[in-house]
Amino acid sequence: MTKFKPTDSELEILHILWEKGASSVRDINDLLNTRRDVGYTTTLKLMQIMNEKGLVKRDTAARTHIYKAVVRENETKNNLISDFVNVAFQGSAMNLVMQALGNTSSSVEELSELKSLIAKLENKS
Amino acid sequence: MTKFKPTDSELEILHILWEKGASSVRDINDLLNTRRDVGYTTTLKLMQIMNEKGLVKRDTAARTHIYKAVVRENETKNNLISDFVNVAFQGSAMNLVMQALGNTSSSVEELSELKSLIAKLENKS
DNA sequence: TACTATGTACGAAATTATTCGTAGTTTTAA
DNA sequence: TTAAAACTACGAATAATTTCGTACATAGTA
Repeated sequence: MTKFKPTDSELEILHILWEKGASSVRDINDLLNTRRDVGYTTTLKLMQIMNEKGLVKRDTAARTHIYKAVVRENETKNNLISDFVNVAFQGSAMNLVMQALGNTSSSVEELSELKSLIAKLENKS
Repeated sequence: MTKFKPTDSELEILHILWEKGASSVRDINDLLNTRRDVGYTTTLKLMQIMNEKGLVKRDTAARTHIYKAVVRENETKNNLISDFVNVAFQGSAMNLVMQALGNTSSSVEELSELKSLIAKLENKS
């Protein structure tokens, strides 16, 4: 299995592609600009680099190229978590989970969702 | 409150300082070299930069300077989590928690520890 | 048609992070 | 006492990321 390691900017674009599906550079740039100023050619360059890296694929049939994510959301996030856990929590994912949970205010609904995930995990073992 | 954003290398050093307490560059470099090759002056430079940034403080009374972490482990990790959640999980810490948990194999002990944390959180609300 | 908007390609500047060599000083030990 | 070892300071090379300008082609429109 290959290792995906998108940069922060790349990840920002991947989130858009995961949510919106295949998109043009214009679409993506417009969405990015609802949050912060980004030049069109900046976004374009990023997409080209992501294409080279194999993070996205593009359809160049029409003049306006259409990009879609190649890497899957879950897989990518799992890789990111695993790197993050290694760098910041010395390998202990549970450590991260506990700290993230303790640091956040959670709703009753979220907590009960979490509890049922735990129940599932307990049944697996 | 100031925002700490240690880089990966800086974090690696902070972990050592948090665990071992105040240390010389030599101490730290030796520990780093149990994992990978790092030149002594590379580590030295890093420590000097961390000092400038205010991540560490040093005692220069003796020829061999002694460095200690200024930023606290919990606070730093919370900042890291919060950044990570923003970049990779679009702000939802619970999302991160669920995915990290689902992606990891957890022991019965860990899960019950987690459950008691959840119980605590439930009582708070 | 001819002007404007929209698109791609690409080079390169700016920034940040990492790495290390060299110079020069002090300490240690043969 | 002198040679080797250990230490700091610092400049600079390298690499990765982000940003954008410029050139040029195509499409739409007045």
